[in-house]
Amino acid sequence: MRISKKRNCSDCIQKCDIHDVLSKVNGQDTTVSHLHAQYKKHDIICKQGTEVTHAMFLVKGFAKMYIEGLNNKNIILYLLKPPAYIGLLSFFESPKYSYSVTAIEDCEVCFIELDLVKKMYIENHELLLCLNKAFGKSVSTIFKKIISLNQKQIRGRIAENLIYLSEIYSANKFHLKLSRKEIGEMAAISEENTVRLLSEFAKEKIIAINGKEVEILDMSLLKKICEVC
Amino acid sequence: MRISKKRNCSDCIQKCDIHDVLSKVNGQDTTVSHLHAQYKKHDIICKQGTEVTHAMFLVKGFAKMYIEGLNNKNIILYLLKPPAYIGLLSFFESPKYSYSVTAIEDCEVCFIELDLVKKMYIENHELLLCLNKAFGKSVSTIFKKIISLNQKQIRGRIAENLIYLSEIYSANKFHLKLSRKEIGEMAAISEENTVRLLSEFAKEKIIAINGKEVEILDMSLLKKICEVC
DNA sequence: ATAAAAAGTTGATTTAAAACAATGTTATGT
DNA sequence: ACATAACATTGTTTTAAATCAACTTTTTAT
Repeated sequence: MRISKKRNCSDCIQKCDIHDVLSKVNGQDTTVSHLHAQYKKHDIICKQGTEVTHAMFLVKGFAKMYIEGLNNKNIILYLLKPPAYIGLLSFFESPKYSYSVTAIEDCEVCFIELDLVKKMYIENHELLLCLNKAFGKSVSTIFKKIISLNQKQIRGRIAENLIYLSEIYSANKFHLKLSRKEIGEMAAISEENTVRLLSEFAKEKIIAINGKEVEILDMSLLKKICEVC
Repeated sequence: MRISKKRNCSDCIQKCDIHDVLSKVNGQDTTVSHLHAQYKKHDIICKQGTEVTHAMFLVKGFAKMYIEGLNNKNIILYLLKPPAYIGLLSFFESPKYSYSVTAIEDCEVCFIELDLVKKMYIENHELLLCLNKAFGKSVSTIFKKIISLNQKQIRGRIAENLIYLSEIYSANKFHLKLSRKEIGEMAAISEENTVRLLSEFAKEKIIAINGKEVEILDMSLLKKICEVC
C-alpha cells in the first residue's frame, strides 16, 4: 500500500451506493470523506484470516478475490472490477476475512468506517437491499464455481474462464493482467496444464494468444467446449 | 410433502428468532401462525432453480443441502440439523434457489411468509444481525469446502466428513441416515471409492462400521488423516 | 414369504491431471 | 548492459481417482 489520503466523496471518480444514499439524505453536496488508498500490482488489499476493520470499495483497478488453500495453492473465485465492494462477504457478521483480495494492477480503494456502513445499512432500506443483492449474487456464482471445479474437465474449465475474462473486459480481445499460474488458479489447474490448454486452443484457432494479449476467435466453439467438457 | 397445516408459533416445538422477536414486540403470547409441512425421507424441500416463495425453518428432522451438478451428480455442502433456517442463502435478494434441500429423514418445516420476514428483518435490528450472522457463517464454511474438495485427497476428505458427521450427531457413535452414495457426495467422491475408504478405515481400526451404524474409534488419527491428505 | 429394487462391495482397468524435469523467454533490479 | 528472478513452455512419467463390470446383501413392495 502506498499513498493514503482522505478524499471527499464528491471528489471521487466513482459514486458508490453509500454516496448515493448520503446525497439523498444530506443533499447533493456531501461532506463525508473516506480514506483512499493506492495499491500496486501484487499488493494485498485484504488477507484471509485477518480482522475486518473497514468496508472497502474498489474505485480503480482490477483485483482478484481468492481463497488461500493448501501447499501455497490458491483458488481465484472471481476478479473484482471497479466499481465493486471488496470484502462484502465478510461484512455480514464475520469478524475475519475468509478469503483474500490482491491487486492485479494498480488500484485505488476507498475505506469506509465499518460503523458508518452498518449504521446506514440498518437505517437505509435501499442500501440494505443493494448490498444484500450484491451479496446473494456472489454466493450463487460461487455455487456454480464449485460444480465447475469439481465436475468439469480442465479443458472446459479453461474455456469457461476465457469466456469469463472476455465478459469482464467486455471484449473478445483483451490484455491479460494475470499470469499463466493465476489463470490456472481460476480454474484450479496446474500452470503447466494451463499453458498446454491455451496452446491447444491457439493451435485449433479458437483463440489467438501473444504473450499477454488474448483474442477469442471462436466464441461459440469455446462455449460448446465449456458445456461439454 | 404430506400434511400441511397452520400452527401457532407458541405451539411450535422450536422457538425461532422470528418468534422471539414477535414475543418481545407483542408480548409472550403471539397469535402468529405459519404453515407447517411434513416431509418424508427423500422429499425435496426446496429445489435448485425454483422460485423462493417463503422463508423456511427446519423444525424437526435432518436434511441435506446440496448443489445439483452435471450428469446427475450432486455435491452436498452440509447437513441441516434442526433448528435451522432453510434456504436462507436465497433470502438475500435471490429470486431463485441456487441449491436444493432434501429430507434425509422425516422432517417438519415451518413456512414463513417472505414478506413478513423481510418486514421484520428491516424493522428489527436483532433479527437482522442474527440472520446475517447465520448467513456469513454458511459462506465461510463453503469456502473451506471448496479448498477441501479441490486440494485434499479422497482419504482426507472422507476422514473430514466422518468428523463432521460425528459433530453433527454430537457423538462418536451414530446411525447414518445417508447412503454410501450420499456420503460420497459430501466429499465429491464416487460411491465405490467411498465404500473402499470406509472399509480401509474399518480395517485400520480407525472406525467400526456395521451397515448404517458408525463408530469412530480413533478420532485423533482421523483428524491427522484429515490434515495430512 | 417372495420377488424386485436399491444399496453395498470388490476387483480390475482406464483416464485425467498432477508432478517432475529441463529448457527457453521476458521482466526486473543493479 | 548484464545478471538474476520470474514466467512460460515442452516432454515425459507418475499418480489419484473414476469408471466399468460383476456380484452380494439389504430393503421394499406385493
